[in-house]
Amino acid sequence: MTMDLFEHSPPEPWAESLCEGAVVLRRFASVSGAELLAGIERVTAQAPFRQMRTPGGHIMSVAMTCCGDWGWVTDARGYRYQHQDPVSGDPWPAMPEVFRTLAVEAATKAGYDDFEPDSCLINRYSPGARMGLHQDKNEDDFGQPIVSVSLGAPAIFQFGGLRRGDRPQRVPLEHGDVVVWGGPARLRYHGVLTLKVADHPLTGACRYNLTFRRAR
DNA sequence: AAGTTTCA
DNA sequence: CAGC
Repeated sequence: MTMDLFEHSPPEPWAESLCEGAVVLRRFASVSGAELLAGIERVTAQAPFRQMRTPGGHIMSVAMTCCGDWGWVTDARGYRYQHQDPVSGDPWPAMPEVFRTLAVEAATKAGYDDFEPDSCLINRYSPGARMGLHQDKNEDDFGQPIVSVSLGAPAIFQFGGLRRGDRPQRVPLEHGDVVVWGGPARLRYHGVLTLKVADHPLTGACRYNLTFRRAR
């Protein structure tokens, strides 16, 4: 006879090291997934998802929006953080408290005790969307880590080295997984492979990614 | 410049 | 050789 106490217990989060300074916290956000999705809805009511243009003139396949004091934007003038949403001209929506709490707890669990995020980039991946290898280097203080929360459909995260040519690790990410990188890993290249068709109970075919950083 | 990029 |  099976012990259904075990079958119905929430899975315990566990950690996997990617390299010095980087860790995946598996299922870390799973219990608060629905609250985080409600937070996304609150933000996107004020700052809807949009597909931004790169300086090279291409439209990104990932739809983005932001919340917090600073939002990351890209257009023909380049990459930068802005206090205002360029679509509305209004300041970005406030960062939901459940977002901040999760980000700080994840950073602490990963060994970064003084994380004070002032920016959250929200990425929506539909099937076929991808994110090319890049570095997060528009921030002023590389002493603060990056915290990346996966929600909904699964994806393959590419986690590379400090040079573009370094072969990336392929890291499967599921709903509730949180990747934290900082210190010697802060400027590692990373990206996301093309999202496959999937069906998640909370998000359907979409994957959402919350990326927390200290911009200024 | 966060797009795409390898010859089979 | 697995995976794209």
